[in-house]
Amino acid sequence: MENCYWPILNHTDEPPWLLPPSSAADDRAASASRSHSEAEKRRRDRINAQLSTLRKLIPKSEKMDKAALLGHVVDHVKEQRQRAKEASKISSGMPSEIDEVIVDQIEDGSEQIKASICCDDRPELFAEIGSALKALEATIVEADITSLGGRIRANFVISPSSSSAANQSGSIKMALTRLLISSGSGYGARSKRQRFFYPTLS
Amino acid sequence: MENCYWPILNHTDEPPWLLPPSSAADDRAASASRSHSEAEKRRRDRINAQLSTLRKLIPKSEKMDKAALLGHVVDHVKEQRQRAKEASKISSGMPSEIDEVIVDQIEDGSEQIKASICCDDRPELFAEIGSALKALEATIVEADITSLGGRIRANFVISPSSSSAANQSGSIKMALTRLLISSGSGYGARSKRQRFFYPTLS
DNA sequence: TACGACACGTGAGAC
DNA sequence: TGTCTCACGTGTCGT
Repeated sequence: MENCYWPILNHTDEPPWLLPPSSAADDRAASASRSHSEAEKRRRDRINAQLSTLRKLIPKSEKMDKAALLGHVVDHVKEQRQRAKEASKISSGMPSEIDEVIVDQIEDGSEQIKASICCDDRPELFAEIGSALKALEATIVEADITSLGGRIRANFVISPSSSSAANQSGSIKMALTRLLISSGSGYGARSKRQRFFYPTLS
Repeated sequence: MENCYWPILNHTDEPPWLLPPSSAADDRAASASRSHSEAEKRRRDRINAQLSTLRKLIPKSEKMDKAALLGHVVDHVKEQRQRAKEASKISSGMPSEIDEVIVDQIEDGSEQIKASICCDDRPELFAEIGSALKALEATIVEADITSLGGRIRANFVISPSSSSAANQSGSIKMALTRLLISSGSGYGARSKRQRFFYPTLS
C-alpha cells in the first residue's frame, strides 16, 4: 500500500507514456522522498522516546494517550514546584550556628534572586540590610525573618534593578557579607555558647 | 494538491464511468474523510497545547524543538525529584517539640512507605522500634536518626511485606504510636522545659 | 458501523 | 542547495 499513488506523484514534465522506464528525474525525486520520510521517522522516534521516558517517571501513566500524559506531566511539574517552594521555606528557615550569606538565582524562569543571611542578632541589623539593598537599587519582593537563641536568619526574594550592571547576585552577596563582617568580632570571637546542632546531611 | 488522489480512494464497487457525477458513496466517503481529518486536527491541537504550557514551565525553552523540549522536561522532573528527596531529609530531620508519628506512601510509584516517629529519647527505643517492625514483617530499607536536646526523631523507609494484609500503613502507624504512648507520661506529663521554637510556617 | 489514537509520507517554510 | 521541523491528511488498528 505504501506506494499506491506513485503514478500520480511521479508526475513530471515528461509525457506520461515515458514514465515506466524510470527517468533520472524520477530517481532523484524518489531518493529525496525516501530520505525525507526516513528523517521524519527519526524525528518522530526521538519525540516518542522522550514521551516514553516521561511515562516511566509519571505514576499510572502506562495507558494514557499522549495528550493525557503530557497533561499529567504539567500537573506533576507544577506540584513539585509548589512543594519545593514550601520545603525550601522550611529548610532555610532556621538560623544555624554558622555565619553565612547565601545568594542564588531562582530557577523558575524569573529573574528573581534568593538571598539569605545568618548571623548573631543585633538591633540595627534590619536597617543595615534595608539600606544595603536600597543602595543596589534592588527591591525586596518577599522577606521572612526567624530568630532563635540570639541567632537570626533573614531570607529575601529580590527583584534586581534592570538599570544596574550584570552580576547582581555577586554585588548582593558582597553587600550582605559586609554586614556579616561588621557584625563584628570575626571568626570565633563571638559567643561560644553551644545552642543546638543541626543534623549533618548525608 | 490535497485531493490529488481521490480517484484512487474513491474506488468502490460501482463501475468507474459513473464516478464524475458525485455519487452517494462519494458523499459519504468525503464527509467521513473530512470528519476524520478534523478529529485528527483536534488531537494534534490537544497535544500541542500541553506542549506549549510545558514550554511556559521550562526556562529557556522558547526556541527548542519538540524533542529537545521534552528532553529538558525529563531532566527537570528528575532534578526536582532529587531535590525533593534531599529537602524532605532536611525538613523532617529535626526532632520537634511534639510527640508524633507520621506514615506516608512514597509517591514515586514504588510500594515503599515513609515513617517518622518523634518523641523523648530513651535507651530502649531503637530495640522497641526494631521488634515492632519485625513483628509486621516489614523490612527497613533506609533509616536516619537525629537527636537534639533529649528529643529524638527517627525516619524510616519501609518496604511492606508482600504476604501481609492490606493497609500496611495503618498497622505501621499503630505499632509506632504504641511506642509513643509507652514512652510514658502521656500529654504534658513529660519535661516541660522549653527547648527551642520552630518558626511557624505560613 | 463509527470513533479514537497512532504512525506514516508529504508539502511548506526556516536556515 | 540540502536539511531540519512542523502541520496536515490519510491508512490502520482497536473498541
